[in-house]
Amino acid sequence: MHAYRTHTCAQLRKDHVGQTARISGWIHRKRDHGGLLFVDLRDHYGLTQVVLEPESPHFETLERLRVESVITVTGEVIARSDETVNANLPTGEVEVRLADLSIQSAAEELPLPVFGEPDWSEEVRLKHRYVDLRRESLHKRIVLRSQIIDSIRRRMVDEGFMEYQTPILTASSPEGARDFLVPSRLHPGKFYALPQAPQQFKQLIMVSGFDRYFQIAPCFRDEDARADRAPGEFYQLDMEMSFATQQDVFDVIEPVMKGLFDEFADGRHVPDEPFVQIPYFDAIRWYGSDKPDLRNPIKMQDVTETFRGSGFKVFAGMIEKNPKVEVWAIPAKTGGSRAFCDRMNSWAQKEGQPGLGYIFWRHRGGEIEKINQDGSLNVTNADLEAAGPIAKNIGEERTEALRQQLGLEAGDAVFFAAGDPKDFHSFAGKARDVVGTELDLCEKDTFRFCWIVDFPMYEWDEENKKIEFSHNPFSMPQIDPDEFLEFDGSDADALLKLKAFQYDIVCNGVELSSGAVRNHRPDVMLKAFAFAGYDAETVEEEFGGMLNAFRYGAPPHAGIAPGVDRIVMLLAGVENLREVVMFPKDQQARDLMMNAPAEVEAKQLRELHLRCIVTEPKKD
RNA sequence: GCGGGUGUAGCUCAGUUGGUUAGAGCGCUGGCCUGUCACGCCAGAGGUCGCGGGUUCGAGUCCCGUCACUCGCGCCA
Repeated sequence: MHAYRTHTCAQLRKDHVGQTARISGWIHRKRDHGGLLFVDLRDHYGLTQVVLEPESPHFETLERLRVESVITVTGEVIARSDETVNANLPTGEVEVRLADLSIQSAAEELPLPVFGEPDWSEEVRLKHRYVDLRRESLHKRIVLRSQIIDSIRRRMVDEGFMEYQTPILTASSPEGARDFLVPSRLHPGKFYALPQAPQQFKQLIMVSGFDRYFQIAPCFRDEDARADRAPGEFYQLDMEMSFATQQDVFDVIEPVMKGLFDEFADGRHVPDEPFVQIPYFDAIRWYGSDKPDLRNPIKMQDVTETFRGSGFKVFAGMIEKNPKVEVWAIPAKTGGSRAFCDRMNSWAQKEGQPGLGYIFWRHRGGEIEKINQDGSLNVTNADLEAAGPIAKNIGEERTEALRQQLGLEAGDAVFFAAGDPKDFHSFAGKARDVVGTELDLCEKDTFRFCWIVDFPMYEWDEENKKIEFSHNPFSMPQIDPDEFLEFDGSDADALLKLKAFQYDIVCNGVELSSGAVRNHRPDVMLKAFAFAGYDAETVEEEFGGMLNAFRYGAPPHAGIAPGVDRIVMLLAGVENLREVVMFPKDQQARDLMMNAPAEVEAKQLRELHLRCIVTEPKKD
């Protein structure tokens, strides 16, 4: 008989009755009746009940063992009587009558209970992650993560991609996030960097003629954490393909994502249709965000013209003073009550806004509408009355024009945000979220994907008063390369209008990835960097490896890198990355279990030619 | 760096208007219990109320400061 087990804790069934089985695992729960002792034995696979009678020489030993101790139990599989079958347990028709017991590891009192699913504090959970990971929900999510990654690999291989590893020790890059640096022992004063992404390597793989690359790639960025952004390290499904257009990338990734989400949907809906492609500026205009949640049906509209020269002096005055000012309308189906509009108004004030203007429509003589059997409202337009101060100020005609433009009826409302769109679009987007959530307008149990396309190539850096790359400096501008080389860089406005072949996948308001058609022409790249203020010398120095590669025959190529952790979060239905990562760092990027980062010995520093300058904490 | 939330037993939390010896559930220790599966019953141990200062006859509670955790902003090509 095997030293530890003949079966897992999930295997035993009625057919095993009469056999002698050996199982090993953790004591999940103990039920001590004095004259009878039950133990739920748990391993990775499941639970099996072990029963022990007081005549047994092991009775006292087992009675004293704490939960989470690891034991090996040998005994006969016996059928439970009808009244004692546990229908909630796959192994609930049988139990193991303990004949022999060995203690593999006795557990001390636990820092957190494994049984039950309340919210324990992050600090305790992370410090004792190995205990936390035994809990059913987290354990299952980590297994789910493994299955998802396995499915991704199979799907990518089926699409003709091959997985290649890229270096972990590489060079620091001046663009983008802060690097993690690794000091070199052999080269005093020099440093490696951990890759923020295998960006340059995957492009070089294309130049090397491999055609279709992917990797479940670790990425390292020394930036502060968010609930959906792990500090330090995370994984991407990094991919790149040669001789590919933007649409080719979409055509490869869409079925992978759809198939993946469908496979793990667990009752949720994945629409069987191509992902909607939304230009960046439209996304901002319609949803106030470049990662819109399309489960929310609200689409904002520009109503600037309705307010121009109107009796609502606040907006009319702003529009007159500044040509950049626009007024956006957020239609709110079923939001047509004073109570709801006032609630939104106080929400806006809590957000630091002066308020949220609104109009709502009701039946003359009351806010409550009768609803017909078919769900339509039992009112005619003649019965409509618009309420709210703005309606009074702009007059009946403009109010009615608004109502028709937005397709609203009695019982509906509209909210307004005004100003320079670059200042208020994110607030408007938040208001759209709140209206959609509060009025329960959003689809449930659905994964709504879209592509955000046509990102601007450059944006204005207000702090440094200069043009800079808005996303990836290696993207191809959406312009004929020869025309681009002739482009007048002194015309900032023209540059800011330039779009790039740069795209994001968004699902339910979560940015899953960004990708691009890459710039594989050295002349175009030097020009693109020049517009962002990098002279040729600097570019050659920082990106010489890649530029040189492009001088020896480079295929046009494009790629993308969906975030694995976020995909798992969506599929697992959790809000925090730590729920889908086995050994996550805490908010301050520390590993509380392994105690990292930590000081190192002086000898190690000497070998690395380093000396630490520790700044004393401020005392004031 | 900035803003919000939280901080009371090993864990999760309650604690009224500032007023007796700070409570509950789980866990822990001891006892009882032969069919439980969140077993049950009895008893017990366990607290610098994050820390420092202030107001007050009296502070877990009010005020000031500070620290920690967390969410967000900045940052994240």
